[in-house]
Amino acid sequence: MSNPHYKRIWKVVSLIPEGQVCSYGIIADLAGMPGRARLVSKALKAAPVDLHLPWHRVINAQRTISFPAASPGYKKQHERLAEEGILFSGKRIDKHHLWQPDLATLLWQLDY
DNA sequence: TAATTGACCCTTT
DNA sequence: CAAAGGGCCAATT
Repeated sequence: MSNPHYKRIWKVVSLIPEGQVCSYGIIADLAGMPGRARLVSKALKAAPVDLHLPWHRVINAQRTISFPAASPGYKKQHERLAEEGILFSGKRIDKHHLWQPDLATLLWQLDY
């Protein structure tokens, strides 16, 4: 169904290393679609499971999980992040887990 | 066409 | 730090 945009987003998400996280907004930026954070969430929801994307490494700009705290999604994401050794201070994820990709490497990995 | 809906973001309080 | 309000924008109804 939808387009090259989703593929581009999925690609960027697939590059987030284990033990690190990135926000919807930054993913949008890196995918060349600034201002489209909400599209990233849509793309993740629409992503085929067989892609095995590390969707749990995508959080919001406040460095918290975007699902409602009581939801299954929240629990799943929290569980997976904890498994990767990601530390929380309350609901907030520690700053030092933020993914800061080297742009040159990123561009190379995004090659088409 | 218009209104509504988000796995969002930023600034201000 | 947390909460609120306004902004944003594609997809859906």
